[in-house]
Amino acid sequence: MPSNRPKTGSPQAPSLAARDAFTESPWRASRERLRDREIKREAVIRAAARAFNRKGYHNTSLDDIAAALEVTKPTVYYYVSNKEQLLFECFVAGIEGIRAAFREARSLEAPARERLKAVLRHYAASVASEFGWCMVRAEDQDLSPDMSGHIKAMKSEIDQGIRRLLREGIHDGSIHPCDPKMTAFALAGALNWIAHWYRESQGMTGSQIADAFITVFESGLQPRPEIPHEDPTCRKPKSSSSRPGARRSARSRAPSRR
Amino acid sequence: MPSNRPKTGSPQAPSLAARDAFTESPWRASRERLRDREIKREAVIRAAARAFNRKGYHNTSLDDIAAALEVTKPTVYYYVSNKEQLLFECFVAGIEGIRAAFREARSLEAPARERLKAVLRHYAASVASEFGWCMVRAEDQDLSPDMSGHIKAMKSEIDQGIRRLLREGIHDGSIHPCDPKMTAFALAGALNWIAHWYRESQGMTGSQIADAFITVFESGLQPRPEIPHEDPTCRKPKSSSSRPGARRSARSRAPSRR
DNA sequence: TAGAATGGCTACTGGTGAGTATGGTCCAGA
DNA sequence: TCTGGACCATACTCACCAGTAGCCATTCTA
Repeated sequence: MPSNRPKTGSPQAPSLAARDAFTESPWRASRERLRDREIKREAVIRAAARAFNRKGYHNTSLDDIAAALEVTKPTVYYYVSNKEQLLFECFVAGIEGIRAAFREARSLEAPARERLKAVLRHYAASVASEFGWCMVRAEDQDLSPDMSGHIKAMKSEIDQGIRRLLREGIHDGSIHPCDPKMTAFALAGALNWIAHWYRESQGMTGSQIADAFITVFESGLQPRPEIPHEDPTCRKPKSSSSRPGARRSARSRAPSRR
Repeated sequence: MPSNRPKTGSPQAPSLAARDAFTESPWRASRERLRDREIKREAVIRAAARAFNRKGYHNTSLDDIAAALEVTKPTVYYYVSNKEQLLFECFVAGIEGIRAAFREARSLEAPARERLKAVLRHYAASVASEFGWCMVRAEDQDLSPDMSGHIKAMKSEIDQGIRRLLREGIHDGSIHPCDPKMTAFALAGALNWIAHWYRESQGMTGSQIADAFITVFESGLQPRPEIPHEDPTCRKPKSSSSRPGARRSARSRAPSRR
């Protein structure tokens, strides 16, 4: 039903997640002529994402979303067919970033662990984005079986992608042998959970969090014997903004128990 | 506002999580005389937990819960002051298992990593319990500021407990040096996420999942030298980037909790 | 300038569900 | 047998909110 209308902008959905910080309501400007239906539609979806993020899906009414955009509810319905679709679109906007990460990683010439790390970095950034909440916390029960099915399929695609990278890494020797299924669950869980605690204010960006998590997941809790030499090939840029607790000089390293 | 009601049973919450598999509605038996208010109250809470787990908080009406118990809504209100309190009690029932795990671990004579593992095992079991959903997915926005505050405090207590174990482990050499905060986030995230995918039917118990996760977290993704094949790829940079806050003796501030 | 799109608003409907008023029943103790 | 209290049901109220009907305003097009 939608999108049978003269597109002035790009015909492709212009990566809602990518475009950033268009926080102003375009209706104001619209008074001065800026009628781009697609832009407005995106603004609706982004406003919904923010509201869901702040108050939860069920505690957000379409009146709230409309008010945030300084319009009325029927206007929102002019761009979107119902509330459920709104949630769905937010979800898709969020997950699209992750899917793109996989496509990108696929073209990378590097050991699987490096490709996995690249994916995880994008993953964390997506979860920390304004669509993170919707992507992670949208409940099956709030969606029609149809849309719920779509979402499950996309989630499964991501899951399988991680497992595949793990298997490849085990195979090419860049990843310690492990159970790909459970490892993927652990990785995805840790990353998804970011949506529960992350608030932009706190100063860490999504990829900084990702780097911290990657460190955790790479070295593991069990003490490692000293590492002989450094291999500069996989040194990350490491923005000098020192993360809290990058590394502590561990003294009195008792050789691993057990 | 809540809990201004004649308590006939024990005043303390009697570990709802512990008692198990009392799936039958006690009202039937009540026909034959079994008026134990506390038991019925627990049944209400457990029924709520199951319903929330299956349909989500907002998609569950008190009529649903009442129907599951074969009573009517006012009966539910006889035992519980409102829907929010129900959610809160479910949460508490879930988290109580984890708090108990910490108490237990504290008395253990073992390196911190072992104590941490013991906690994580209980943690996973709790998240996989019927109260897992409530514990993990209860949204702040669905609760009054008062109850939300309580919940945050309890969550923070768990978080701090994990961090402390990590610090102790780093100090006693049983845990590889890491950033306790981010590591705790990663651990908790992976475990909490269990509530999103776990279904009892799938054959794994909570502690089996925990063991699988522990393996993942212990060894890490990076190949370990002990492993047959030589690690051909990148080692982690391990730049000795000095943090501003240098090192703080983990022991100096003794665990002076409570 | 007329008429068609297009975009938006006011003012509604209908359903749902939290919470309650009220009253009946059963039981224990006097 | 009476009385009070514990327990539970019927049958409501009330508020909120998703979604819609229908009308008005502005802009585009011929």
